[in-house]
Amino acid sequence: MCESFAKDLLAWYDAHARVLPWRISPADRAKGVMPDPYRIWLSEVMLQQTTVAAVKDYFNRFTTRWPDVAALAAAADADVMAEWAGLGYYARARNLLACARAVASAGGFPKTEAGLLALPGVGPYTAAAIAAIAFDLPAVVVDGNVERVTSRIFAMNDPLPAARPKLRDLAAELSPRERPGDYAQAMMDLGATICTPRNPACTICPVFSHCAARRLGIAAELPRKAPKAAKPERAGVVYIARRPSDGAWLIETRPEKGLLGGMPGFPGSDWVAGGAPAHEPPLTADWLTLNGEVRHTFTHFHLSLQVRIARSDAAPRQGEWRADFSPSALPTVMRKAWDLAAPQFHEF
DNA sequence: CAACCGTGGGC
DNA sequence: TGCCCAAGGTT
Repeated sequence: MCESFAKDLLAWYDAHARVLPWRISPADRAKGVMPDPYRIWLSEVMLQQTTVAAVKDYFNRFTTRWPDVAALAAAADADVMAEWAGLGYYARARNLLACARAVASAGGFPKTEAGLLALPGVGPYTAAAIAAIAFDLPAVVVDGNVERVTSRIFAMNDPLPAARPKLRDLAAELSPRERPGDYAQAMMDLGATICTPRNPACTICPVFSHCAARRLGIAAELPRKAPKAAKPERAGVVYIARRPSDGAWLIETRPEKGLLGGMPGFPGSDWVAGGAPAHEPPLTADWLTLNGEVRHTFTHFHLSLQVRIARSDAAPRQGEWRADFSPSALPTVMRKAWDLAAPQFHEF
């Protein structure tokens, strides 16, 4: 099973591997060219729960600005967070910087899966992926793609997430000892382009002859998943203020932990169920409540945000005046509030 | 270990 | 339009 499955998959990958900014082509790898571990690590962290299309521009900007791990390790925290703004899951950016500094101090990336796993922001998947792709070590790489492909190959009917340990064992059965880096990337490409969540293209699949789910006609139904909880509704208020004397904006850096941790934003109320809570404005001013509201959905709740604006020279109780503020450094929900408010400031 | 943690695109 | 989803990690 393993031998012929991997053989068919790798033959397809040799002919159809996608060209990606961080990837070494199978032809180059066959010549002995190895990828830069820094670029593999950076791409894998960016790709956690994030699509290739969303990552590409961020990856190119990061590697242009910080070409190696030493350069990234020397970067200012706020610069890295600003460059990550909009990509989401901001703990990744904080861990990225901590990891870069640990690796730079150590003189390079660990060359074992266990060593990689000990790094901040590097879990079981990412450690295995770096080991396989950057170092061609025979790690068992299991991500969402591999779970989906494997569940179909074996027609595994147990729902996720309970089926995860079984799927990991089955994925290990499929994994060859030869070409682990190309094999891992081939599974990703297969999952991303052919063995997709909906409407899998079984008719052109290079491993259709190995697939039990295709034979049973249930490929599109797998993997089965436990039902998800509904997202509750929350509400809050943000205050956007400008100081006329120098054009500075009132900005609050959010706490390191929790939602949007370490990112800049506008001060405001907590975000709670049951309507916006009573809240004292961050400074005393004649606040204007804007028509309309910001709608945004996070991983586990919907948010409705009221936006209030003012111009003032007062000393803030919350946040600080920042003349160097750039809206490009904002996380998306704050960017939406900015987009609603910015036109109103033209008269100021 | 279940809950928490973003965002944009596809259907 | 609302829901599902995407190369998961941390606590």
